[in-house]
Formats: sequence, structure tokens, C-alpha cells
Amino acid sequence: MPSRTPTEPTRSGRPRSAEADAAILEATRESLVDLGWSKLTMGDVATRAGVAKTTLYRRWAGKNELVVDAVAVLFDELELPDLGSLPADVEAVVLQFAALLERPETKTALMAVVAESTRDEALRDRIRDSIVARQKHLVLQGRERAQLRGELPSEPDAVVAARTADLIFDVIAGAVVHRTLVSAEPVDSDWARRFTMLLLSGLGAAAAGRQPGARGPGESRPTGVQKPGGSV
Amino acid sequence: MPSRTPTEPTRSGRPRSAEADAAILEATRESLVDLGWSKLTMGDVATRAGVAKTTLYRRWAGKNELVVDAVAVLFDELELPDLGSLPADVEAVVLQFAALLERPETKTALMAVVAESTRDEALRDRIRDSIVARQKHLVLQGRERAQLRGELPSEPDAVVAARTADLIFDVIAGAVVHRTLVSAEPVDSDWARRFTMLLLSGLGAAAAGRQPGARGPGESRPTGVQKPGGSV
DNA sequence: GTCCTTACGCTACGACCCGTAGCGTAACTG
DNA sequence: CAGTTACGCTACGGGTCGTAGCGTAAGGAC
Repeated sequence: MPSRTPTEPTRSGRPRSAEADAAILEATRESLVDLGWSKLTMGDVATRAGVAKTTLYRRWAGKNELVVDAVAVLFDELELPDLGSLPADVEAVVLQFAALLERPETKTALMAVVAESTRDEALRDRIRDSIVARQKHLVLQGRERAQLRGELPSEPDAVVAARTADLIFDVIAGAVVHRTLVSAEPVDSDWARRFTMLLLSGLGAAAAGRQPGARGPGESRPTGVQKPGGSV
Repeated sequence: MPSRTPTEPTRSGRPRSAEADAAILEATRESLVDLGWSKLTMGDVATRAGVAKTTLYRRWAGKNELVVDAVAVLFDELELPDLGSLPADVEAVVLQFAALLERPETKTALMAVVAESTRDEALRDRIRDSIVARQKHLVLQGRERAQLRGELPSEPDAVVAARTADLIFDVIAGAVVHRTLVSAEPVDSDWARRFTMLLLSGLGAAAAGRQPGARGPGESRPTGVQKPGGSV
């Protein structure tokens, strides 16, 4: 995963050590937890990994790329359990995003690499491919399920469907990120429930505090997730 | 604004140069545009401002604090024009947020300082006070107006009202930030309109592409904004 | 096995930035 | 005037960066 090898025609010579790869990525996450993004150095990671500093530079151009790869694997955990209703699925996705963002590694790293990516298109693509795509997949999956269940109308126009999916994705991911990192307050199941209601039923219903009510998509279910206690 | 002086009892001695303050903050924004967050150095800012490096350290503890102050003033521009309807106000807010985030100074700086703030509580407070508060004020203002217009029900419980306001704020700001910086796609008036519809009417209505429709609070108005063309 | 090729560990290096100390000078107060 | 604080400047130790150079290790081709 580290070194992009579009086609690997069995090059000759000594192969890259897979153990070193794993050790480096693990050491990077460790260092993120201990030192945070800004104080993480290539030398420190190399030492922790029991590897020469030059070995890092042979695989990654710098701190940015290394950290993206180190954090990306954490997003493999993301899955969308089929809970039987759209609001339940949304809540599950929100809580999963939040759980990942609560981890100290991702907390300090994600925003930092995104900030860097504003001036580095290659880095932006790397983030998109290895992190954002995994998240967006959940949204697409949940949307598809909801359409099969009849909770959402199926959109015949592919272009419109894609644009709507992008919008929903930005809203969900953006809200969770903002809540977690900017407002710096926890995304507990209560917040997830209220956010889901807002997303599905809109401001009027959510502000009034009433249940989504007798209309539209999110009605034929007992709110799905039912665990008022417990943080995260 | 730079040096926190809770009470300033007319200290004796040579006063801080206001020109230097202005020059430094301006130089910081310049440097952000030219070099970006990661390559911005205190020495470079000092040189651009025509000021000794030690002068910077007399006022700011480091890069983080300096950049927050340098960018914060840009958020003073934010205003909420009264456009007569909730959706119109929301769109205006969204487009204003977006316009600020499109600027290269804020683009590279905001996420970076937020990332740093995950390990620095004082910095987080500084960001909250000087940047986030300005944004959130717009949301509170817009909400109040909508309630006066009867577009939203007034919430008697202050605690619930505050929680809802926080939720809405995270959704709006988060979505705009995510769209702009992570998805790296422009927030044009079309996106703003679709986002507003989603926020006000929920996923079902927005996905179907129909108007918010005959229900709830936000109906006694001709959708307010009526300007299909014109980007940002 | 013998070449060939590539990866690895290690050392050393110039370049840069950090944050501070020290000093003489400038500006404002009483 | 003296007292106090800010400023510009220089210089410094300490740290990180990213690379070059070298000898060695580990595979493939024959």
C-alpha cells in the first residue's frame, strides 16, 4: 500500500520488507498518540520502528504521505450493519465515524493532512482514495438499502443521484467532524439520534422536538438504536 | 487583541506599537497565501512585517496563536443580511462561510490550527472565542429571526434550544467545511440551495427533488431565494 | 553456485528553523 | 529628570530535514 506500484512485474533485487512496512505504520500511529501530528518526526518513527530513517524516505515522500497511510487502515474497520431502517443505519454510521475520530491518532492527524492537502493535489488524491472513499461507500450503501426498503425514492437520473449522495456525505461527515474536532464535544447516541432526525426530517420537525411524525421516510420503525446510556 | 490584557491599568513604559501589530498580522496572512501553513515560519513573517523576530515572540507564544489571530479578523466580515425568509438566510450564511473558506489564507490555516487544537486546550479556546463564536452568532441570529417570522416554533426550554442551535451549527459549518476542504469542490449557489432544502425539509423531500412541500413550519413563503444563476 | 539488482542500516552532512539571551536604543509615564 | 517597557539586532545551542555515501543483506536470472 505504501509505494504505489501500478504494475509490479516482479522486479529483481531484494524485495521490500513487509515487516518493516507494518512496523513503520504501527510506529507512526504510536507516535501520533504520544506526540501528536506537529511533534511527530521521521526520525522518531524510524527509531520506534527499529528501522533506519532512510528506509522511511525510500517509501514515503514525507510526513504527510506516511501519516495518511498509517491512519487509512483504521478506516477499514468501517462497516454498515443492516439494522433494518434508514434512521438506525444513519445513527450507526454516525457513531462509527465518531468512534474513529475520537481516537487520538485520527483526531490529531486527519485535520492536519487535510490542511496540508489544500496545497498538494497529490496528497488530496491520496486522502480521497484511501480514506474518504471508504467513508463515502457507507453512505452509498445505506442509501441503496433505504431505496430497496422503500424508505427513499429511487433516483433514475444517475447524475442527480450522485450529486445528492455527495451532498449527504458532506453533511454527515462534516457534521461529525465539526462536532468532534471544532466544537470538541462528544458524539454520543443522543446527539446521533437528534442529528439523524434533523437529517431525515428537516429543521422544522427537529426543532419542534417531535418525532419525525406521520409522513415521509422514517416512520415505520421503533427508532432502531435503543441505548440511551453509554458514551460513544 | 493579540496580547490578552484582561485589565489594562495604563502601564508605564513604552507602549506596544499598534502599527507593528497590524503589520505582523497582515504579513502573516501574506505568508499564508504564499507559503501555506506548513512552510510559514516566524522568521519569514517578521521579515515581511519589517519587524524583529523577538517582537513576534513578545506577543504570541508561537505560530498557532499568531495564525489564529491573523485569520480571525477575516471572520468579522460575516454578516447575516435579512432576506425575509429562513431558506434565504441559510443560503446567505452558507455562501458567506464558503467565500471565507475559499480564500487561500483561511483554507490552509483553519484546518491546521484546529488540528493543533486537539492537543492544546488553550488554543482550542482561542479558536472558539475568536472564530467559531462569530460563526455561531449568525446561526443564533438566523434562528431568532425565523422564530419571529413564525417559520420556526419558539423553544421555551433554553437548554433544548441551545442544544439544537449547537446541532444546527455543526451541521451547517461542518458541511461547508467538508465540501470545501475535504471534497475540495466549490460551494456554489446550486449547492447552497440543495443543502438548504435538505436542512429544512430533510432527506426524503430533498432526495425526491420536490419543494419542501405542504407541511410544518417552513411553508408560508415563496421559498424566498429566487436566483438560479450566479455562482458564489 | 555466480552475477545482477535492489533494499537495508549506518554515518555524516549542510541547510533550515526554533526559541531565547543579551545589549544598546527608543518611547512613554510620573 | 529617572523609571519602565518595547524595539531592533546579533548570536547561540538544539533540533529536524532530506540526502549522499558506503558496506552489507536478500532476493532473481543464469
